[in-house]
Amino acid sequence: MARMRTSPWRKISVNLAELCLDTTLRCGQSFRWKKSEDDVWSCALHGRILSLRQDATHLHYRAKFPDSAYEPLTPSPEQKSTGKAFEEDDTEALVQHYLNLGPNLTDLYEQWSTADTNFKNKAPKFTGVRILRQDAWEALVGFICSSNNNIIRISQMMEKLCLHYGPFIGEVDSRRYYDMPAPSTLTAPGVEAHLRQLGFGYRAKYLHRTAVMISEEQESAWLNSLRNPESPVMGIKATDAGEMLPGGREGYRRAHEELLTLQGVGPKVADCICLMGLGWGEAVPVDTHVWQIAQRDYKFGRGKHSSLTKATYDAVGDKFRSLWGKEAGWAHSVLFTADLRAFAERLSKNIEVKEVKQEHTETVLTETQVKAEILTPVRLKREFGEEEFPPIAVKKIDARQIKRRRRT
DNA sequence: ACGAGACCTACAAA
DNA sequence: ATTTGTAGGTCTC
Repeated sequence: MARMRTSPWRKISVNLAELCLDTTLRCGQSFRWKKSEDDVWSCALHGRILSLRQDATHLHYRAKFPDSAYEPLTPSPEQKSTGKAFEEDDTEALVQHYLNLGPNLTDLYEQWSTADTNFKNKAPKFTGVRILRQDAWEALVGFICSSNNNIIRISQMMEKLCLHYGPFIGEVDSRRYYDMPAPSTLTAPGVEAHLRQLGFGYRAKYLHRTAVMISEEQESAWLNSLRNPESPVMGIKATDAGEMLPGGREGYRRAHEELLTLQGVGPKVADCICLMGLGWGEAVPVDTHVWQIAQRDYKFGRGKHSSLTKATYDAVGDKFRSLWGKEAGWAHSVLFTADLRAFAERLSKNIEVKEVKQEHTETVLTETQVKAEILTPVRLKREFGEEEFPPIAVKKIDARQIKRRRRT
């Protein structure tokens, strides 16, 4: 067992409106964070295991480094006297950078609420949802895996990928942490078959082919050239990204277009990478959830935009950019999170659940019918263990369904 | 342009 | 105990 060096817990003053770790790390933008019983989130990042914990007033963080990360260097006398080794120096910077703590989220929520009553109604139960600044390559891999998939399995796939191809970083709470493998690690001919064997399905080919393409362009240099220059990687100075247009800034549009050349990357995945991996705040990924939201709350789904074609996809993005502005993708993420099954409990609190008979007619659902369908007890039921069943919903559920649950 | 199918798999629900 | 539906889409006709 390699010797590791663990830094003491340190803290940054952050309130829950600026960052809600529990929501942000579970809402499907990152797939590698693991939570332990004591509400500590951990992930292998930048050659260390970064651990995060939050209370009402502070974000607490610490890093655990493998031996090899510091052994070749000698701590300075000052570092020795303060007990602060050199490698911790950039951990706060890493936390600030990764969690994207720069923008004032409280102000942004205020701005979006003023512009949009629907946002104003939905957002209060989903405060502190912040877009992370993930590594572009990690975002690319994660979102290629996301197609026709769910968050649980995407996370399992990322875990397997790191376990089999990534570097071992260390152990925390008897869990082993592996970092993301570099693109060149996935370029060997046998990788596709192996990934299939590991359960990646048809995405195995996409990952292999994408890894080859990225690798040919000097690892991730090409990918990082597509970044928003106002949101550079650590250590690079920010420069202006140009003026905002209805379809997004020039650089965003170019990044999106270029990403489409990769296998397994369509418009939605490209937008996820733009938003979460490349720092383009105006990118609005339109997936099934967002399409439902656009139909239910923003009058899409009829006439010209009755189905989610390429033209409709762009129109939805344009609509949200005109409504929410330059950080439309951030606002989109709040509503997206509100729509996730994993967070359904927050919606059920003050909601009257109505019985709805599911009629499968050809007619388009009215707005009220669509709403009611989403709040049907059958759908809510999946979200809760029996003990935390919302009283209102449980009253409406057929007793037979509960019996059946117990048997298995 | 637009619409239909096929595509891997794990996991819950019936 | 099996079968079916589904989950933050993309590619190919």
